[in-house]
Amino acid sequence: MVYRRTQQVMRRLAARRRAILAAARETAAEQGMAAVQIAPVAARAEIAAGTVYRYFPSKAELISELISDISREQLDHVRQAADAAPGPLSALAAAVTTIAIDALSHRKLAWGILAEPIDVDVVTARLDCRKAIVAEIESRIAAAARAGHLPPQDAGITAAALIGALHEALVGPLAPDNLDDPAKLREAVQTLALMALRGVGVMDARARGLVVQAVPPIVPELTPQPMAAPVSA
Amino acid sequence: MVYRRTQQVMRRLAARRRAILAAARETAAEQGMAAVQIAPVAARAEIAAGTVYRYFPSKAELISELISDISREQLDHVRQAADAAPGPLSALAAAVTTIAIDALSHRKLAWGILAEPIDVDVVTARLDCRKAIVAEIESRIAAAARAGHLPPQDAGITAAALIGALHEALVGPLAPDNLDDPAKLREAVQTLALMALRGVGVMDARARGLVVQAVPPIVPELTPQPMAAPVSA
DNA sequence: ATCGTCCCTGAATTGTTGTTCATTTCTTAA
DNA sequence: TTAAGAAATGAACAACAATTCAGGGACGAT
Repeated sequence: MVYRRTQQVMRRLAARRRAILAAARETAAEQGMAAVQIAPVAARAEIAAGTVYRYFPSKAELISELISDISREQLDHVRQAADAAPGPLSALAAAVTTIAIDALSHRKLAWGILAEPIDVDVVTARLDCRKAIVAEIESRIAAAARAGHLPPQDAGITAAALIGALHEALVGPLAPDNLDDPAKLREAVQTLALMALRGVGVMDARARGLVVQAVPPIVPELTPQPMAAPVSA
Repeated sequence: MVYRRTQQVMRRLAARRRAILAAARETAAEQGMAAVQIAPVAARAEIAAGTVYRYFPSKAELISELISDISREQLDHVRQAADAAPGPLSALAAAVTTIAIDALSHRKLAWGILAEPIDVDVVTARLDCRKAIVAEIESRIAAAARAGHLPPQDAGITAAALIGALHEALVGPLAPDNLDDPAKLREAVQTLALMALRGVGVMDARARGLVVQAVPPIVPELTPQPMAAPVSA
């Protein structure tokens, strides 16, 4: 054989793969999941449409991997915030506010990943994504309940409900229209976090304290990317 | 002119229109919104595909009308249940449990109307549907707050969150898998209703009482159609 | 009965996207 | 420099579903 993949080529191939995923992510963030089509993504990555198929077997695989990536990043973020909290209840509060702020920071992306009309072949990826975040919340609720900070409950159901509440109120089509204003935004996050904690059984006064503690005083890095940075080739 | 639409013809036309909507509804209930395509619906209504276009200008219009119909019925149902309650808080509890039970009674339909991947031209109808139900809950929350039964709050946000919680936990892809068992089902509804009431600020003990009162002791007519009966031609 | 009008039919058309593949362009080792 | 193999290209293809329309049938008035 007179040809072998050299290191440089492999690097270039890997970079191109990342570029495709990045192009897909940018497209989704700007125009929604429906706009993530092979031709536009390829154009954005500055390659031909056919080339995409040298890196991903199908569009569904591409989108699935995109969703998995974003989901993993979000989960890491939530875990990190929760683990840094002093106790189980604070951890739950931190997890809730982190989910809320992440969702608000990338509303279109979050909407695309969670709920936007999408190809049937990616439902699995989306489902895994939801399952993962619900499982995280569920374990936090269960931990707090074990510690005696919450009444006993079916954490699987309440965790799912909690996630649904956050998403519906923040990224759904009926979310308030004034998320640009940081003050309003902060208020919304607080309202929802308070509601979530009350919902799982935290007494009102204590919930208020936890929320005040958990929501960052300002939300500075909203315009940047708390959830994940699109990587450019 | 040698032809005029007689009464009988107009009745037949109207019946056929209803048959198309009914066929669409049945299809959606059985196989999801994605399966609501012109050809299958027409076949079910026992007419040719082209005939559908004599009654509806487009598939989007057909589905929009279907969603509006179902939404209106659901809203009526919820209003009725809430209005029959003795007070504002009971009304809220009744509204919540009614929504939950309706959703469970027609999970596939509810999922299709609320969240399933769907054509972009029907987002308006779906949005109106959500807005309507959220507005209803919002007004109930506001009424209860005005009466001093709930702490002051941004009812718009909490209402949206509440709806999201119910839907995510009951009709979403992560809903528990044992909805066949009426006991489990009842338990799930109670759990969620309790959580919802706590979330908007009802004290735990009182919330429990309201929930027990609001959830019908049995859920007998689940297999029939609490939400709306598909009309056959 | 029959004519004018409307209604129904369903095969063909249209439009949109994901996917393929023959060809071209690059890359490597001899 | 060159030949073998890999990667990239992008126009053509395929699949699917909404929509159209020319022709046939049904209906109402005369």
